[in-house]
Amino acid sequence: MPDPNAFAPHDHSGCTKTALAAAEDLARTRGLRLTPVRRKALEILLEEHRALGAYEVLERLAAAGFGGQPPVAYRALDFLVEQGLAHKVRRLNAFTACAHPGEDHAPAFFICSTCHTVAEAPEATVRAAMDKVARELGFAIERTSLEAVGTCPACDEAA
Amino acid sequence: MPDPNAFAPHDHSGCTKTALAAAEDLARTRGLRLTPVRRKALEILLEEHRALGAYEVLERLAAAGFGGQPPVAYRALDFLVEQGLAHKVRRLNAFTACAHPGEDHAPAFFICSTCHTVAEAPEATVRAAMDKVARELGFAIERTSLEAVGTCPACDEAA
DNA sequence: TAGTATAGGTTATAACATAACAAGACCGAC
DNA sequence: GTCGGTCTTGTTATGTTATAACCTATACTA
Repeated sequence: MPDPNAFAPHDHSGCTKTALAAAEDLARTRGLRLTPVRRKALEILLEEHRALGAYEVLERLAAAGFGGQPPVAYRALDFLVEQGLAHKVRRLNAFTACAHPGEDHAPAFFICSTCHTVAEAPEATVRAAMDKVARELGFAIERTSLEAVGTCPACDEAA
Repeated sequence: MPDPNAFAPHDHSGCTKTALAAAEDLARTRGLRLTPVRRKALEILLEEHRALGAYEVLERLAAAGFGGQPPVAYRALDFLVEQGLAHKVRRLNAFTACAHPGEDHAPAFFICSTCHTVAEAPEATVRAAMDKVARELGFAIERTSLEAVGTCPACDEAA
């Protein structure tokens, strides 16, 4: 099973393990410090396949004994995003753990407006299409946000 | 010249006139009220090809004699977005006038991080690529945000 | 072990957004 | 034309998201 996605049933503890292992790898190879807050923030994001607001993460960090002020959460989240271990979902002003850490990827997000699950799809085709338009405009892309809001298979069936 | 874009030199008063005309058309055909605040908000967005924050629009509305509280701006902007006369750029938490009003379009935005110009490209290909991925996931897309941050031709050349 | 860089904690505040209610404008039915 | 409903604007108040600035602590480096 090469590419589980958030909408399909899957062994979730596997997601978590893979992501944490990737984070530790990264820290080792890039000489970064995966400190307790940062690790805990990643674990919090990994608990569910949805995006959490910074203040939601903050609450849980505080409950785990870390500082309770906004910068605590924002700094940990910024670190994770910079290192590609998490992504910010602009549509939600919220953060989600990266589903394909380590890979060089331009992700696209599919957000279910009913159950709030967020699936990350590794997005070569969409990115290629963006690149093509960019070339026509003479625009040099640095980063993209590709997001869709809609209904996931489970919620669609339920309705 | 079929499709001017924000990055290329163009007759800007043309953009404005077209957009206002389209807005009036819409109001007529859909039986909507393009009230003074709404019209003024659109004019404000049309002044430049960049995205303005709601509070920036608010300031200018207030200066023009309208109410000075946030809901005044948000309501006018919401109206314009609902009617497809403006778009929200999620990456910037800001609003920009629609460059192709009336057309049924899934826009993509190209945001220059140097001069802050925002170009809107009518986006069939990118949307098609998103649809393909969505189909594979069993996901039904309702709305998309397709945005890229980078460098526009002019700023690229300057650097 | 002194010096520098990085990280975490705190206070305070900035920036973005909406809920809830009151007053006025518009519009169709009569 | 005027009554009643609906839509629009305005206001106060508050909620939510994000960052600036400063200080202490930790950790790595020479």
